[in-house]
Amino acid sequence: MTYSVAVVDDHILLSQAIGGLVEGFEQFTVLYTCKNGQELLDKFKNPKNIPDIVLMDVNMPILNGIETTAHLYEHYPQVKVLALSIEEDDSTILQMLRAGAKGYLMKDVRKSELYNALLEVIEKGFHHTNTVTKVLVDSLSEKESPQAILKERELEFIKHACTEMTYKEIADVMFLSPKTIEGYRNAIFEKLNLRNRTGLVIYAIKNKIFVP
Amino acid sequence: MTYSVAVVDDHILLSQAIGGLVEGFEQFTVLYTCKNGQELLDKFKNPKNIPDIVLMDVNMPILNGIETTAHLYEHYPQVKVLALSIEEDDSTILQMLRAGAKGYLMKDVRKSELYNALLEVIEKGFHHTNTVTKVLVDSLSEKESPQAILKERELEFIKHACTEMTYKEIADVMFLSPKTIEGYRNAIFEKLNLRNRTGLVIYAIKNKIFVP
DNA sequence: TAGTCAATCAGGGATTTTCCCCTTAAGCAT
DNA sequence: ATGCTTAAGGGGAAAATCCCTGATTGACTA
Repeated sequence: MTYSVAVVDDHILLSQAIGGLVEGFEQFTVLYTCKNGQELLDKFKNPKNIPDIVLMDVNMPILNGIETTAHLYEHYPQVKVLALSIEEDDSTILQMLRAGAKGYLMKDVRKSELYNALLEVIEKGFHHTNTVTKVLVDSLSEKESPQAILKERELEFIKHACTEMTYKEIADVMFLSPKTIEGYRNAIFEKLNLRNRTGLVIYAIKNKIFVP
Repeated sequence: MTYSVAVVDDHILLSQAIGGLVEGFEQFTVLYTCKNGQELLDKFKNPKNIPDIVLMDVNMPILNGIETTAHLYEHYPQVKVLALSIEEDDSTILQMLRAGAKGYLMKDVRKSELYNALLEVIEKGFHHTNTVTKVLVDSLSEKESPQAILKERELEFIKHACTEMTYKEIADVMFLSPKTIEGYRNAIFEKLNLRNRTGLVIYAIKNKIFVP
């Protein structure tokens, strides 16, 4: 019995190279490779193109790994998604797992670990490295994910705060009084334990609220 | 005649996968793969380990692609470095080329393009994609690369400015008067055309002066 | 159905930090 | 000497920060 694998990565060379590795594994065969989530979903329209496992990158244009995984989890629950990314920050990993990924591999694993992961996902239904397990454990004790405590309007303000605009200018573009903006800022500083706007900018970038 | 290739990438899976691709090319064979520049230089101590071409990632821990390439260019000029990276910002590409890389491939190229690039580097001594050529042309007309106009102490200040410290606190840790810090800040604002500290933080992150 | 409660928006006033001029002094090189 | 760089400062305006108060609204609740 051989299992089919689809590789999704916007870096064509990498998807081809990884596909090559997978072809080298006896029980696995590469069905096709795609450049992004949208392309993958398009392929799925033909039932012949539904693989057993999807090896999915996280950062992709158009439809990223998290959104794509969530969509697959809902509409094709039999397809097992194994994330494969250079991103190793906790929130990304958690987001992928929440979206329904059966495992998360950093791109610095060895070929043999990829093989094990594929096998385990088929046999046990999941594969979690030590790093991932740690993230999962941490997520239990830790406070709710940072983004969750911020409201929509606050997030909008934060994005503006990551520009050269003064608070007064931000107030203008958000159609609010500068004093209300101050209110947002104070609430955010309090919640996130920040001292000043610089801290807010760094926080926003670290947590991908604002992408420079 | 076959040519030997060394693959340097901190993501083991990728270096193995890319190595697999290269092994598939008739005229080329993989001598070994390394996790970073330091490891590569250690290998070079044995003359048997000096390849014809090095496929080099840019972002690596310990000794990065730019430093490593510069070192090879000085000490082993016969070795041809072909950069292979996901980074596609102009300054990174320029830095690699200045360090002596014979070409710069984005990781989203096709397998066949990698093959062409390897062949061309052997035959013509270089391989430049359209993107890279454009960067080179732009670099002629454009002002000197942003980093170049900033002095060592200014860069140090910028890194501190990307924290929650006030300018007074930065002055303390840099053993300078707050007024001197102001002088730095004004000079930088002038040079980089910035309005305020937030702009500076964003600039620093975009240009990798400060990594969040 | 009025009353409490929480969330949102806004303001007054004080203090600190940032920003922007413009000047000076020491060290160093041509 | 004359310029150049680096470090430092004075003074003032603008922005950001901090603390405290009030008005409006919608929602639940006794």
